[in-house]
This record gives sequence, C-alpha cells and structure tokens, in this order.
Amino acid sequence: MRHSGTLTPVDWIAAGFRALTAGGPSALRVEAIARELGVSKGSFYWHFTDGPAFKRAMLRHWAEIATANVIGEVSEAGADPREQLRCLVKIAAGSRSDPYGGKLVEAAIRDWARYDADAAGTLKTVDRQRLEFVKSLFAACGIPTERVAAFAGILFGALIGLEQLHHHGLANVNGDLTVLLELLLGGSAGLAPEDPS
Amino acid sequence: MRHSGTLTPVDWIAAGFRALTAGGPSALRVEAIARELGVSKGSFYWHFTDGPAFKRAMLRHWAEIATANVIGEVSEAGADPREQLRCLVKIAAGSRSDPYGGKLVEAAIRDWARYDADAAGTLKTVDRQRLEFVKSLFAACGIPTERVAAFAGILFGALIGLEQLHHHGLANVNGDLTVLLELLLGGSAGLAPEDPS
DNA sequence: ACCTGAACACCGTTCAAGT
DNA sequence: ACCTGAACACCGTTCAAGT
Repeated sequence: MRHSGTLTPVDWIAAGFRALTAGGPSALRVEAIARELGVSKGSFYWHFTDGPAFKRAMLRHWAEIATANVIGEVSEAGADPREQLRCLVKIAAGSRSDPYGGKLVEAAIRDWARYDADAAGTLKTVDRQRLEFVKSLFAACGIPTERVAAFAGILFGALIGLEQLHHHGLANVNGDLTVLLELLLGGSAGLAPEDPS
Repeated sequence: MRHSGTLTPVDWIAAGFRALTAGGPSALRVEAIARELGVSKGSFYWHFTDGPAFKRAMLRHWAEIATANVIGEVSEAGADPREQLRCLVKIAAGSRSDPYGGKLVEAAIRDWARYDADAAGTLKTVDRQRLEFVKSLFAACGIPTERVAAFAGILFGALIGLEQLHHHGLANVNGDLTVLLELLLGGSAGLAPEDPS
C-alpha cells in the first residue's frame, strides 16, 4: 500500500475512503487505518491534528472532486446541452462517477451523512452545487426560465431517490432516469417526439 | 445515586437518560454510566447483553412513557376536547412533558435521532402516535373529517418546527401555538365564533 | 520532514469468583 | 440474583527519540 517511501495527507485520505467504503463510518479509526497503511499511529498525528480533523479533510477533499469530476466528464460529451444531460444521467446511473472505487463512495458518503453532521453539511453543499449545474444545462437546452428549477429538481430528486431505491432493493436507475430525461427534454420542444430511439 | 441495595434495569435506563441529557449521545458509554452509578461494569452486563441493547431498551422505555404521559395529562384536563387541545399545547410548550428532567429528554432524543438509526425509528413511531392522538382530538371537536388530518398536521408540525426554532434561537412556542390553535378551533365551526372565551 | 515506539488514559466485553 | 475484580483486546492522543 506504500506508494513511495513517505506518505502524503492524500494517501491517508485515500486510505480513509477505502476504509469508509469497506467498513462504513465506524471504520474510520486512526489505528486501523494506520495498520492498513503499514505505518504507526504517530505518523497520522504528524499529518493531521486529530481524528475529527482527518474526517473533515476527507469531506473537503471529496467535495472538491465530486462536483469537478462530474462537470469535467460531462464537458467531454460535447457542447450540446442535451447530450451533456444524457451523459450526466449515464454517469449517475453508471459506476465511475468518482475515484476511490466506483460509485461506492457516493453511497458511503450518503450513509455517513445520516449519522454525522459534518458529512451531512458537506453532502448538502455538493448536492446544491450539482443542482445548480443541472439547472444551467436545462437553461442551455432552452427550457423556459420559469421551468428550469422545477425540471432540475425533478431530475436530481429522481436521481437521489432512485439511488436509494436501488440500494434498498429494486429500481432501474438508468432506465427510469433516461425515460424521465427524454420526457423533460421532449416536452420542452412542444409535443412532437423527435427521436424515440 | 443508589436507591436501594440493588439495581434494576430501570435504574440503569434512568442513569442513561441522565447521561444523555447531560452529555449527549456520545455520553452513553457503559463504563461512564457504571461509574456514575457507583457500580462496576460487570453489573451492567448482568442486566443488559450489550451496549446497543441498552440503548434499544432506553428507546423502548421512552417510547412507552412519552405517549402515555402526554395522553394521561391531557385526560386530566377534562372531557372537553377543546380544553384537551389547549392542555396539549401547554404541555408541549411547557417544561414537564416527560420524566428524567423536564423536556430536556425530548430535545436530547431528537438530537440522538439525527445520528442513530434506532433512535430515529423510535422517534418517528412516537411522533406518528402523537399525530394520531391530535387527529382524534380535532375529530372530537367536530372538525370536518376531511380537515382533521390537515389540522393535526399543521398543529403538530408547527409544534416540532417551533421547538427547533426555539432551540436554535428565537420563537415564542407557547404564544405562537396558542394563536394557531384558536385559529384552527375558531375556524372549524364554520364562520360563526361560538364562544371566544 | 517524516516516522517509531512507548506510554497514558480510556473503552467494551467476558467471566470466574464472590455474597 | 446481583455484583466484583481482573483480564483481554482495542481505542485516541502525546511526545521524546530516531533517521
């Protein structure tokens, strides 16, 4: 697990996310993570002042990349905002929306947020940023200004809700979201279905 | 703190609530509570199989008395459902809605529920029972059936919301609730105020 | 600069042994 | 029946000492 001879804070954070996804929020313990990194606890306390400070660093790091990554990948889908929205849905329903092991981190964070105030605050901020991004895409699609917020809310809300349904049992996240998106986009251009492939 | 020579599970539960209100959910530790009771940890493990089991016992105990107490006190206000509703508001806004130290427990439980799934489930069940009770009172007041649920939801929702506002800073729980209740009761008899005493 | 190693105070849990 | 006392494995945190 040692990348080089010496560890960086990011190495600890990555190990933290590995522990989080593998064992849940309660696995975020200094000694266990140090053991997993093959290093003593003292090393931890050189990089971080505290256990809570470490968790805050994890959340800050995640918040920074969680939005940037999605926006970055979506931009690669081209300039057409419709394609960008479809790409967004594909990412959300797919598996590579974040580093540190697929979309496991996403679920782990949402889990963490249920029992940790800091995690809840961070998640709320990130969700809000994403919602703003979705709104900007809908606006770029030519959706009437007074409907942009509602459309974004519907899509993003369904995304989160379906994620949880999927986690709890059944729900075809990809299918349902795609249907919804085409409905929102199709309904915007009037009533004519333009390409129901 | 020793009531008699020997402890009962309820003694432990009471000590648990004292610890909870004094130090928050993180204060619910076996060793600390045993120390506070002037007894060894071994005693705890004779009464309870586990730390989590103890917490579940606390929640079960609270759920049983939290509803019964309120309903009991309200019944003492007489048979008139309007008086019972006013009594309910007074209790909710007042200070003696539960044992173990005023209404501190109420707030502590609501706090606990933010980070503990079991606590959240228990609180949800209790809130639902209370809501049903409020609905029955409104029904007994002669509120039209199709409005009973809404009225109960409004009153109970305002109660919870104002509680949190009060906890976060400002809000005249008693005053606001009283105004709201009279509004609901006054508007229920059609448009004719029958006895605005 | 980065880490070890030992120490400290604190946990939850178990269990033989006491009364 | 109820509790003690000691033990075990595990924590977070500190800090002198090493490289």
